Amino acid sequence: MTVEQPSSAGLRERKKQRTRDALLRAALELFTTQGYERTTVDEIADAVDVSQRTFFRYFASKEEVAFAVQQMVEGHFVDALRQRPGHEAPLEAMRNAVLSAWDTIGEAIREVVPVELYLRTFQVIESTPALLAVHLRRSIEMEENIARLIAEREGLDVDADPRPRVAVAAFSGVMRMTGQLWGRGEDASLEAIRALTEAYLDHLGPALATDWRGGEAPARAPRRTPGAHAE
Amino acid sequence: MTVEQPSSAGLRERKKQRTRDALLRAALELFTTQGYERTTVDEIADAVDVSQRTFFRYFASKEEVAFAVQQMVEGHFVDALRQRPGHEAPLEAMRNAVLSAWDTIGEAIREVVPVELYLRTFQVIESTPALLAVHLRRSIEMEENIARLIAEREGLDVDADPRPRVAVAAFSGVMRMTGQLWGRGEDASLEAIRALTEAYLDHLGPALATDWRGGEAPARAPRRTPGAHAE
DNA sequence: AGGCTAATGTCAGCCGCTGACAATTGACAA
DNA sequence: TTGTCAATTGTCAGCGGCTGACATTAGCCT
Repeated sequence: MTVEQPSSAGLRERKKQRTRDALLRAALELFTTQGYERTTVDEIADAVDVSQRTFFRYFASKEEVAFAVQQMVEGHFVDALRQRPGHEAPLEAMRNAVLSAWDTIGEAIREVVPVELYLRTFQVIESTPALLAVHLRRSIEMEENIARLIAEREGLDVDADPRPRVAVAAFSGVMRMTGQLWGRGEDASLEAIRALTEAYLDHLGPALATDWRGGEAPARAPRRTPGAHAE
Repeated sequence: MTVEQPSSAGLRERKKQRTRDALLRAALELFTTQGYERTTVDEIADAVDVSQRTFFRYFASKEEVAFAVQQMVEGHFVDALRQRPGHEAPLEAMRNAVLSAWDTIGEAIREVVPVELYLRTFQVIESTPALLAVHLRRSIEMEENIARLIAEREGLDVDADPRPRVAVAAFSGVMRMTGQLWGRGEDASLEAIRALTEAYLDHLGPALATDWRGGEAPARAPRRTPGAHAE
């Protein structure tokens, strides 16, 4: 008899999981080496030795596979936000949620693909027009969810009070910007994006002041690797 | 002999212009009646009685034709911003630019397509995932341009001082939000979106205050047609 | 072992899009 | 006017993403 302990379920289930993982990895590997556009679905399928049709049974589109990991990461942020203590102000809570999420997200990614592969994929997303477009749409879908979450925390009605949506919109705008800058920079590490995030979020308040000429110059933003990453 | 006065240039040029206009209108008409996805490029070409290949010689993609008018509108905003007096603070200048642009944009649109057709197209864009994605990407491309413009106004270096990009990001976030809400609402008029814009921009400052519970409740946001549109 | 069902492969076909080449049609000069 | 040149268009073939339909394979369960 077989003493195999089904690590999660039946053989069928495990096989499916392995196929999905293999497709995901092969896709990201090809995307990051040849580029997204220059990679055909047939290539991905061939690399895993399944038919093209099978690829589309696991991922609804070529785009979807590119965002599989990203989707997980976003889930982490939402979870982190949900766990912020109620006394924190909206922007404070969002800020803390991102920063704390960046600290624990490495583990979660590693279970699916090498972290370094994910980082490279993110850069591909940011630099491929078609993917960037989808990325942005996904982002605003998340914005809506977060706005509702914030409204709930504050005991407000998202549709009656504009402040939750406005705050989240402003916050997400900054987040996107850091993502972009990070993608363009050279330091493709989790620490780098975390530091970048922290530094730019600190400017959200000051940037909205009416008069920029009166005050003293703000701290210079970190261009790329900010030596020791902010503690 | 023919006394035809070439309204703009040679016959060839006029013919090209007419074909382009016809394709544009036919496309938007079909998009707004059947939906974007359910409209094929062949249908558009057939409606104008040209080959599919010809369509692609005028528009690089099916998406591009959907954004033709939008592109013009964006140009207007940038022009308006360029003309704002230098003493206005960044957010003030952007705010005034949008509002003044909305006032003159009607004319410009009318020269190409019926305004009402443009408005319906905007709603199609906002409600079609594929188009929404592209719309967002185009938006952030414009953000980058505006950030540089603002930085120039203020005599700053976009890459050294984070405030221009941050302010523009926050501003654009709010703008996108109003566009979305407008698309969902029922009043598909230029006045409606102008009023919506004005109302929400007024909340940009207050929304970023740290404590939302201390202060008194803010004015209720206009859900849709806000009666008389703000002067 | 054998039946059941889920997963996969195969095939045909639509749609967006492109390159190549031929046919058409303005533009312009002789 | 006519003929030449160049721009515009049509036609055709083909690639890549994606889907429905149907046959085939392979895990599951009695």
